[in-house]
Amino acid sequence: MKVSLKAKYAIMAALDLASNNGTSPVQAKSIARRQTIPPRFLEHVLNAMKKAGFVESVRGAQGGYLLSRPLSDISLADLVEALDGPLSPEPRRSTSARRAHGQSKPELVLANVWEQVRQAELGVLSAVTLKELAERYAQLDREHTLMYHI
Amino acid sequence: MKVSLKAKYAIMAALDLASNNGTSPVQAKSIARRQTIPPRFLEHVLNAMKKAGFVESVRGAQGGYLLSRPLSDISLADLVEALDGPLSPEPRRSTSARRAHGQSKPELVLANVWEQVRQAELGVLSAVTLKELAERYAQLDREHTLMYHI
DNA sequence: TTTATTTCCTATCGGAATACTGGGATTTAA
DNA sequence: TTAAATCCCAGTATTCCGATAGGAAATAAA
Repeated sequence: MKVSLKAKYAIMAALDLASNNGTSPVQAKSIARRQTIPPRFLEHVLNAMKKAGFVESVRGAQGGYLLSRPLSDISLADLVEALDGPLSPEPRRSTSARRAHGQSKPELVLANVWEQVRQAELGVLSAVTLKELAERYAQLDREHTLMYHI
Repeated sequence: MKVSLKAKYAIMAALDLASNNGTSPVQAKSIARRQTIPPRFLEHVLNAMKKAGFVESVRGAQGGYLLSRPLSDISLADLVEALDGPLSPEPRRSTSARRAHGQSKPELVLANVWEQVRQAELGVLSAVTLKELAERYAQLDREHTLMYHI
């Protein structure tokens, strides 16, 4: 499964927005700084996220971005599919149509397997919401803090 | 999961070798003809398969390739990982900025998820052996024959 | 021994996708 | 009015992938 950096940036940006959550919009630049993402590139990512309905934007000075949905409503599958496109879309035709159009028999048998793989990936990614990720993130912070106390 | 054509060709070639199984080596050219694979490209695929230990080759006139393991010993995971490289364990090359400071916390949390995805993919691909594929393939043939009898 | 056939090795190429970078127009708070 | 932001359009660099090419090496058959 190849997840693009773009999608990963999107997830990181969403988590960043979550931790600075609520009232005032967060500037792309500050997200980029904290998450170490190329600032100009992050603009594209946030734009894509906006078009997909994950964030809202406020233009002008003191503008920025806000999450437009609760964290628990956004799964990794949502984000990855929105940013990278559908998960390995194998062209599906009916059996008879495939034979008629000359798809070879090995390909026919394999299509089944690729679909299974796709479902497996989707299963994992759909099961993880941003909320859960944020909690794991916070947990990491606690562990980190603990380390310095020891 | 992006499975390369190269890997798909490898699977098709292996199934082809299996159906012409046993005694005499099978020429790359004839596999290419039957499976509709660009002949020169198939050479590379078979070479990779040889280096990975799936097939043996016989050079010179009347030479060709032979499967070097029983079908039931080769899983799709074996083939795909041999031809496409390991299943996405690669922590994508970081930018120089990121390299200096190690992985950020979101990346750390996400690594966990990508590993889950990898395991899910591996689960599906490891469960399917070439033998099973060949059987499904043969089953398709029977259904196909049946269609003409009706 | 010669010849035809076949694998093996190395190199390259074109297209597509990915990851960025840049210029400037537009919006808006201060 | 100005500075700070998003937005829009465009271009660049690099990498990967599928495919092609030329010729060297091996070997069976003639």
